[in-house]
Amino acid sequence: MPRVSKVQTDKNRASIELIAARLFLEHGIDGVSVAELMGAAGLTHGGFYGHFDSKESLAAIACGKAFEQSAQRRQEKIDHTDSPEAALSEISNAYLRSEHRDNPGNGCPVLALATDIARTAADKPVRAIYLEGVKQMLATLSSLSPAANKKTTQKTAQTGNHPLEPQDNAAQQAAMIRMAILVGTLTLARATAGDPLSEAFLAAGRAGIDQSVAHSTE
Amino acid sequence: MPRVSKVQTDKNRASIELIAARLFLEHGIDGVSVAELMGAAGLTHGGFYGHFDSKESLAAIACGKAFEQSAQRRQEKIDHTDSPEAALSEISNAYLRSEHRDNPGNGCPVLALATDIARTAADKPVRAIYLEGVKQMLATLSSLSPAANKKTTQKTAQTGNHPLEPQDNAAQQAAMIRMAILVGTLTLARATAGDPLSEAFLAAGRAGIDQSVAHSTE
DNA sequence: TGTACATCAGTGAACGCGCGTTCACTGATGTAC
DNA sequence: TGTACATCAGTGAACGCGCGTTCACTGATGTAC
Repeated sequence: MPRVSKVQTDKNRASIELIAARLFLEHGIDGVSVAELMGAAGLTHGGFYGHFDSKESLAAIACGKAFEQSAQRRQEKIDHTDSPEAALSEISNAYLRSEHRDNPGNGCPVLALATDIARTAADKPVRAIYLEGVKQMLATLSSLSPAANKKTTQKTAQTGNHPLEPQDNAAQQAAMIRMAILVGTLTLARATAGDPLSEAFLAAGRAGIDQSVAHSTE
Repeated sequence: MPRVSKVQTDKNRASIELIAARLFLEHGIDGVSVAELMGAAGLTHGGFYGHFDSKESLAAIACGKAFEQSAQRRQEKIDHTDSPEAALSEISNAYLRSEHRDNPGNGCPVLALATDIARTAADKPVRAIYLEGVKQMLATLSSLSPAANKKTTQKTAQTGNHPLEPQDNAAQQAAMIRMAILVGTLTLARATAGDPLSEAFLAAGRAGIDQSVAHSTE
């Protein structure tokens, strides 16, 4: 049953990318073979190279897809809430939940791919895409920082001479600390899953975010 | 030049374990082959199975070795300082340094192996050893918690009826938040290494630990 | 202490296996008339 | 609109390679006398 319609071909390609994004987050890029990937998409391995130059090339594309989905989920939470504080709280609570811990495939790519990326050569395309994803998540957390909201409002009224004002630095630093708590907590919760410690890490992480917000607004 | 003295045999075995600990932290367990490992120890791959049952078996042993070394480094910092606060500060600052970021092989195994362990089946021996390592690091951070120091002193005078008093929970939670900041920050710093963001994460992480300590002592 | 021999740590070729990738082939799709 | 044919998405066997593991072999070590 070879030669498939143009529409089906595009669907197949999109399906491979989506499945790759999920499987790469779950098992790491090296943890998934091309044959597994294609099998999960209902195809055989030989057709892979009609769609992609190499597995490495797909890795970069799938990584980008994972970041897109992740950013979209964050944006939905921002849209569904009526204040930056509520959005930050919803994003953090969803992040530090056992559902997220147990479903890396539909979870945060910043976390799931971090160690793999750290072990990847600096010139690989996937690294640049990953870095962009980190910056995007950081920008979102930064924009939701209580400290930032108080001050960037008045800043937009100023003439924007410097690209990075001190208050932006403060907001960015607060966002970085929160991002570290999110990533660190879920990393530890995943690595200790099955032990009571895992739930305790999630609870502590949520408390840590709350403390961080309290620290910003006091 | 086969058959080597008993003393040399033991040295070789210890050398393989030490080199495995370093290489597994650097490249992950699946990222190092038995041949590479043995080559780095100045031996050929065939001799491996005279020392170990399997690569998986060595992984558990080497993981334990890595945790031993890590705990020892922490203990040295505690011994060299004259207060729990100073020890916590020294441990955190050493953790969130670019030297640690750039040398995973001699660094924290909790962080370096976290994602690999999360992807490992629950019944593998290496998981239990990892969990023990996490608990040990957490216990140390807990014992250095400013909140804990104030209160456990008076607790030792009490009759220890409950194994976990509320103040212990508070100290443990504070330690978990700090551990998440340490692990999360360095994870992000490693994954963004080469970009200015990486140093910014390290600086933010140090600030986050300081804030966390301030929050405990206020 | 010196000699004869058994032991066994390390060697390197070989194993089966799964990997990423290639390629001749197939037959439905899409196009030219 | 209907027919003839070129295109090309997907198939599955095959490739070279490196992996973890095995094993017959070697020769210095360690032991028994």
